[in-house]
Amino acid sequence: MQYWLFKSEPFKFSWDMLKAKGETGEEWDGVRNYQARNNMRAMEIGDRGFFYHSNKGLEVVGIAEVCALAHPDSTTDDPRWECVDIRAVKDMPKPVSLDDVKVNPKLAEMVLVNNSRLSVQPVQADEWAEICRMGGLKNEA
DNA sequence: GCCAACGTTGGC
DNA sequence: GCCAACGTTGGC
Repeated sequence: MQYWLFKSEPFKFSWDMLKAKGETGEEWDGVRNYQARNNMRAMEIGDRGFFYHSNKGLEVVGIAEVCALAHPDSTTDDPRWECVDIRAVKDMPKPVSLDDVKVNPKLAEMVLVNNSRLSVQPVQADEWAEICRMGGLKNEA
């Protein structure tokens, strides 16, 4: 089981929109970055990821889960680009802001802090546990 | 809306 | 294979 972080601008595709898709989830399409794509290729069904709102919000708002393995991105004919499907699992009782993450020394190594432009990121198990704790999810991970 | 950081493209 | 130019992302 691996942990990830998915970034989205809420005015383009928000957490509420993902939740509205229910169990079926939604294709995480539109990614045009090799590192992000490689991360998606490495994902397995049931892997979990934080859902982060970039640009507006700047906080982890929920937890999503991979529900389809990497497949061709339906928004392009270019065979280089693939994506997974994800679905909403649960809300963060208390969203964890980027400021909270930056201030926490345990999270200093996070990709979110050090490579803020990568839109699909791996998250370490201890980072996962810490953010869940900060978000009010005591029984996660 | 600005701009720094980063990734990609394309000419050489 | 280098590197300048360009485009995009995302925090501020």
